[in-house]
Amino acid sequence: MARLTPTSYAILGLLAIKPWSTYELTMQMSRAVGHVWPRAESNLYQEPHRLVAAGLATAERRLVGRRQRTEYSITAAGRAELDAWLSEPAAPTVIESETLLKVLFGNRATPEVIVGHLRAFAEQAESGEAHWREIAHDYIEGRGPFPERLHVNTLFWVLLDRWARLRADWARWAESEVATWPTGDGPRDREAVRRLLARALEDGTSLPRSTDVGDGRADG
Amino acid sequence: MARLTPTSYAILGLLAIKPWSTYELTMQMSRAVGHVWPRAESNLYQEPHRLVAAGLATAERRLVGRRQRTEYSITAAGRAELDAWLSEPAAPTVIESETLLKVLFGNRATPEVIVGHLRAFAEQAESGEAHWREIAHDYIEGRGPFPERLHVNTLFWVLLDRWARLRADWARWAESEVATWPTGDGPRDREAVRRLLARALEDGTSLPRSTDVGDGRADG
DNA sequence: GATTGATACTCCAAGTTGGAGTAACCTGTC
DNA sequence: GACAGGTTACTCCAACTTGGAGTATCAATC
Repeated sequence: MARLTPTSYAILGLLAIKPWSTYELTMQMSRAVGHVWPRAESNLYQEPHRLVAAGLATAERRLVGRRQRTEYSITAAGRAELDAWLSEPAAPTVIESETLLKVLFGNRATPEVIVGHLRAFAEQAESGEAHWREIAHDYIEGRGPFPERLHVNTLFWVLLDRWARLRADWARWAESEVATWPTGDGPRDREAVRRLLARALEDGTSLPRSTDVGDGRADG
Repeated sequence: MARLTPTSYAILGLLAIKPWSTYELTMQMSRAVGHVWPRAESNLYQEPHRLVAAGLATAERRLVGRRQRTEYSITAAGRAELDAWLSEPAAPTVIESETLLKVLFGNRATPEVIVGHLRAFAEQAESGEAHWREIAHDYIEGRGPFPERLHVNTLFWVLLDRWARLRADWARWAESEVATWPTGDGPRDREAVRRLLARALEDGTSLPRSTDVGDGRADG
């Protein structure tokens, strides 16, 4: 019996809400949980098998016409396991971003290419934002499933909403920055970039103004 | 010859700056690149082998005393491959967060447990922020390696810095929210949470004020 | 001369991906 | 009543990745 992974607990957590078929579990994952614990569909289909093998869930097979449908339910042992995991320390939160990787090596690319990546990044963030808004709106109007989960979901949505906005705002700011870069291999104004960076790290709440706005300050 | 992964390009991008030993590559990854493309050390040791097999890098073995040290350099084919990759579309940016997973299922845990997770989350974000500040400070003062990379690094640091602040601020806000939750299984004021959520999604720049601050509004 | 930390790797079982493949059900349209 | 297109319900597998364990040597400090 293999040890449990966070993926196991993600599924177990969903099963603690109500029994689901594997297909429903994949849908639930793409609705919310998957935004902080993204896993491939094939993996989500395997996980309930492991939970059943470990005695943390049970499988009930039914027939819908000639097609089978397996519904998984959590067991008492499963709930105990989930609750124990909840109070253990969590692994660090990480980002995985091919876009940021390309920005980091973007000194080898043309400004147009970088701008293309930044726009796609912003669009992805905005469609994520729209996704939360839609789900959250149902709850605001008193609809939406599992109202007993509203308080924890709200904490979750607020973070993901702010993260989506941060990405969109940053991408727009970065685009305006890239626009100030000299084309080709011309020399850059490193002094201006340094000032920008200094301002960015002092300034707390919003993104720094672009290098080309205002006249910077008399650098001491 | 297996196909290249983003990890291959991350290493290739570093090799495009200068030749490194594998150990130095792992150090560079933990310094910056690894914050947006986190990979296990063992994987970082394997990747240069694949690059050499694909003709994208060369390995030069030297001896330091009796210990060998392999330094990898990018080839012309490697640079071409890297540049081609840079203009291809990037995969979506994702978050992986065990903490958020625990918050989502936190309705099963005690407020104390959740607060513990939120504090650890804030601390992790703050130490990340300190890390950027330290690196960026060198550049602001005109020190720091590879000054020709300053412009792309600045875009990168600004996003990671804002993300770190967002996490720390959110965690503090969330902690104050959790403090308003009734202990045990007492009934929750769902109306208040709904108002909070509505405000959170309207309000743009900062985190919403807590439910217990002010008296909410006369809900229409 | 011993300890500690940095440098320099290898190995492997098990978790995970992502795409391909299969098939039945359901709804609406012509 | 047939067909299309979308939804539900899975399996399979090669290749990628993890994370911990293991093995050394080098360099600086006490």
